[in-house]
Parts: sequence; C-alpha cells; structure tokens
Amino acid sequence: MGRPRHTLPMTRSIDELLTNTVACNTREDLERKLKAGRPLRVKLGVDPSSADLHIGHSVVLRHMRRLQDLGHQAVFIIGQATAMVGDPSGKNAMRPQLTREDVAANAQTYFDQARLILDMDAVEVVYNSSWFDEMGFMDAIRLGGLMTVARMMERDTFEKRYKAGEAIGIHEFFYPLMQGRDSVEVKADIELGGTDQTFNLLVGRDLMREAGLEPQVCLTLPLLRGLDGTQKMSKSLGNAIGLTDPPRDMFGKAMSLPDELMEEWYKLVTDVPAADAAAAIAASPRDAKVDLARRIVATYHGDEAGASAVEEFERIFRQKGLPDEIPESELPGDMVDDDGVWIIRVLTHLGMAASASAARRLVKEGGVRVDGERVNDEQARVAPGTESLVQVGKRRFHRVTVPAR
RNA sequence: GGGGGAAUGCCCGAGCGGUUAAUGGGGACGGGCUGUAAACCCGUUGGCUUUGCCUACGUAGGUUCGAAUCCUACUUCCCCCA
Repeated sequence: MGRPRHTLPMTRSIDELLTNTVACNTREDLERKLKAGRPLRVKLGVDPSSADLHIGHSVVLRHMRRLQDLGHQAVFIIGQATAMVGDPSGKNAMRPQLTREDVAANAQTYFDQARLILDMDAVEVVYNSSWFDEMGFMDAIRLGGLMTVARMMERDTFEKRYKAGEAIGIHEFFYPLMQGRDSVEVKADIELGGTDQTFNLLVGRDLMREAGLEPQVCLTLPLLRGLDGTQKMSKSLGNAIGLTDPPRDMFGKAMSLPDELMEEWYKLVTDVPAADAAAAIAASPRDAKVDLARRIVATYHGDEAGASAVEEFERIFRQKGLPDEIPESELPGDMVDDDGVWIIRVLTHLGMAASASAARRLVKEGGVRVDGERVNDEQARVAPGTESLVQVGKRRFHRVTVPAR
C-alpha cells in the first residue's frame, strides 16, 4: 500500500480526477482549485452506524485513493452527530444516538476495511460531534434558516415520500444542513459521494458560500448495482459482496452476477481498461466473469487467493468436487441411539436447515446427500460410529462424526 | 382541535363471516439444464418424528355454531380540514 506520495503532479490531468464520476459541480471551480497547486482537501462522510463495507463502497474509496495518489489530502468526517438523524435517502426513523464507544468501535472497523483500499495513515479523521456538540438550539435555528422548504423538497427522495404520503420528520431536513456544515468546518475543497448524495453535497456548497468560503467541488460517483442486478448494492438487501468476505464467498457471489452487469463492474471495481473488458466479455462471458471474480478476490485477499478461488470454484461446480475446507463437527453422544441419528436432526443440529420442517423439505426435494448418496427417505438415519460427509444443495458441505454408543 | 383511512406470512400485496396455513408477485432455498452460485424451466417456502397436531393475519377483549374478515378499547402510521 505504501506508494510514494507527491510524486505525481496534482494537476496532472483533470480527466483523471473525473474518472468514473457522474457529475462535477463545477468543473470551473475544480480547475481553479487545481491551478493553485496545493494539495486539495477531499472530504468523505463516514456513517458510523454501520461498519460493514462492501465493494459498492469501494467505488468512492477507490476514487479517494486516486486523489491520494495525486497528492491530495483525504479528510474523513465521522458522522457521530448525523448518525442520530439518519440519511433520509434510506429508511427514515430517528435512530438512537450511538454512544461514543459504539462510534469509535465502528469507525475503527471502517478504517480497518478502508485500509484495504486507501492509505489510511495519510487520512485526516474528524468527528463532527466536535462542533455539533457545542451548538445550541439557537445555532440550530440559524442553520435551519439557511434553507427553504421548497428547496428541501426538490430533493427527489423527499418529494417522492411526500407524494407517496409517507412521513418525513422535521429532523430529517437537518441532515443535509449538518453535512453541509461539516464542509464549512473542515474547509473542504472537494467532497466525494455517490449520486444519491448529490443534494447533500450541493448544500455544502451553499453553506460554504454563506460562510464566506470558496465552495467545495462536488464529485458524484455511480452507485454500484448489486448482485440482484437492479438495486444499488446494500448489505440489507443481501446483494452485496463484503470487503471482508472470505475468498470463496467473494468469488461465488461475483460469479452469480448477472451477465449484463459485468461491464459496469469491470469499470467500477477493477482497473481494467474499458475496451479490454468489453473485448473479454464479447469473447467469452463465462471466462470474463471468472476473471472479474478473480480480480475482486485478488484485490482484497491477494493474487494467490484469487487463483485458488478460481481453482476451487472449477472443482466444485464443474467437476462436482469438494471445497478446500469443510467444516467438521461431532454430534453430542446423547443425540445418538442404537440406530444412529435421524437425518433431520443432523441437518438442524448442523444449522444446514433452519427447522425440522425445512430439513424435511430439503430431503423431499432431493437436496440432501450423505457421502455422495442422495437421501430420499425422511426417516433415514446416520449410523453410529461413522464419519460422514453431509451435503445440502451444491455448495453446503459438512463433515460430521456420529459417535458410537 | 375536527374528520377519514390503514395495520396480513422474509418483503410487497390480495382476501372483507363458512373448502383451505390464507390468491399473486419479489426474495430465498431445492431440482433440472448449462457457459457460472448468469439465463431458462420445474418445485418448495409457519412449527412439530407429520396419515395427524399446534400456532398464526397490530394488541386485548367481545359477537357467532364458525372471524384475517363484524363490534369495542388500545397501540402505531397515513391523509384531509382547522
């Protein structure tokens, strides 16, 4: 990670700064700031209420890395204060205030993951509670006076929710204002965010101007669509690849990506030039996806892990072989009687089925194998004094020892 | 302050006194097929050692032979008027 810093001219190419960006407000401002020749302060807000990063987050982080490599200063705002409001772009209830300890712990987890992409040692970290805690009610009123309802309602999520008859809390109006205030406090030159942040970022420009500062440049990046192929990647939607997912999972999930998204993913999560990616996809969609998946694993787990993930995947799915690591466990003796253990019990005990009913269904559907043999009888038992390989579906394996009586 | 609506299974959403664990999507899971955990096709999707039993339609009661469906109260949410 420790690349030499300040070796590239900060002004090298404005186009490089704009790689993958959807919008830049405004290009003129950006050019002017670059001309000054000083490192620019690049702000990124961190939501400390959840700390699990996925490769959707990596789009913005990768961009931050590019800016770091050009010699600019990354500034992370830990949104301790904003976390209690909750970004209106998501779900909307008032969230409980996180304790200082929670926030610190989540921030640390965030950094540990962001380190996979960024040079974290060179990042300036600021908690926005350090100024919001000092603000009184009157200050908040004054802040509120800088915005109008009409402008606030321009924001499409508010507009949609309002028209749909959904509740909008007054406090939610403060979220963009608070985020904008952060920009004033840290004197941001650039703020990065996904396209869903556009409104919030622009409020920062207004508030900076209001405070007599040069407005920040807002760079928005595309939202990576998740594994379902439609919605933006998000952990709660279950369509995400986590930065800390184990290699096998990362690879498999990437392989389940709909073909149509390959080009987009190549562009946003790898460094492969667009033309090369397009050519590879055209030549062989399957090979291109294997390559994409391998690159993703390699980015977070190293080249070796990438290579072995490919190998393992081929083995399991093309040759119907076994994975490298299979969890093993031994059933407690009191589960065993003379005939062994009922297969349904085995499955639920190992967590391979959510309930006995679910286990029965799996058997009925032909999804259960013991030592490679399909189990068709719901009453089947696993004999005592044996070690068996239990398999559910194509990719869940467990080696289980049934003790003798 | 007044008036009107709504709360259903993981999610969305039908049902509006009487087959029925409750139509239909989505998701998830299983099977088939394959170029992959893509696409496509088929199936499953409350619990329980399951020819049956139990628990379910915001909460608590009530009416009824019988309620998710009717009544009352409560809770939460939304809309309109002021």
